[in-house]
Amino acid sequence: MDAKQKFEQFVASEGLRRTGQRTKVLDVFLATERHVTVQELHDLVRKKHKGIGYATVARTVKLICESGLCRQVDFGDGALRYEHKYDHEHHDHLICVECGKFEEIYSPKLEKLQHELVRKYDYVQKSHKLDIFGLCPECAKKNAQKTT
Amino acid sequence: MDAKQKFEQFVASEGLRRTGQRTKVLDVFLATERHVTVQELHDLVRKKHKGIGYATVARTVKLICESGLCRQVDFGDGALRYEHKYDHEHHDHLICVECGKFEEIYSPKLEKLQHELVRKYDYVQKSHKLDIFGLCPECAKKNAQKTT
DNA sequence: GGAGTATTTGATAATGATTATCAATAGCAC
DNA sequence: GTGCTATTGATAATCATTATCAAATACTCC
Repeated sequence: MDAKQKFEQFVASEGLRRTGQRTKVLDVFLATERHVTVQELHDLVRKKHKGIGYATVARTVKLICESGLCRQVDFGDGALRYEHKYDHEHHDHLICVECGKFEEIYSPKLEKLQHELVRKYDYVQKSHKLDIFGLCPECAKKNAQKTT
Repeated sequence: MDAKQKFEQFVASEGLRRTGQRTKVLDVFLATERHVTVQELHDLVRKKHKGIGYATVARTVKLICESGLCRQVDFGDGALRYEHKYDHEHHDHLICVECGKFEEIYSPKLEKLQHELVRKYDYVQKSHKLDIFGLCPECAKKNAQKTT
């Protein structure tokens, strides 16, 4: 099913209303292949649609999360970021603590191990978040030179 | 080496000063086997030592992190939490999204896999954070009853 | 031990992100 | 179209973290 359809279905099933603002925010969000803050998304939305307010963007991106099309990520820089899941596999993040660059990583083995762990504790897994912090090759090189 | 010694050594090595406030905050923090916010830690500290301000607690807990004796955790509830590493192995978290309860989990296999992944991307690993969200056995049971 | 200097402290203000408020607007069911 | 209620947008409130700055204090050198 199409992402927009899925969202509209969710909105309907919750007894909420279909509005132009929600559609527009979703469109811009799906077209953005980045991990945006609400602030950034608001800026992007306003480039195309002047009148849409910050609060509406914030509320809508939360809704999109609830619909399952988006997830929050937190790189520890003080602002929540959002990434949509449309056309994306689940993945984790490898984040450079020096320059902020990151890689999206995925390992089936890792996923499997996690599920085993969760089962061991009798939990029912909903989601997870694995962030690995380190130095990217470039920054690692720079750091090595500095200490020389 | 003792945790307090390690901290004092760190403070000295950074050219910082050894103060009564830092020692007191560290003591209270090490005696707390919980994941505290700065607010909570400040409250705990004030029970024993009236005059210590919020800013000092916030600054000190950051210092403790830098010294390697503490790490930030973020359960997504809007406030950063801190847990000390004294007498604790590294571990990840399994967090119940219903009741907020959590387990500390650890798996050497998982750690090993991560290191392999990081190496694949030529990164130098500094730390990582794995949070798995789900339902604890109790909440899973309650939810199952609701749907019946 | 005492003076000089730079760090630290504590109260408070500033900042920044998120959430709440509320009158005006606009979907939706009839 | 009408009536009801959710939604919107501007703004204020909230909350955690960070910055500010004068006063207090730790450390160095004598």
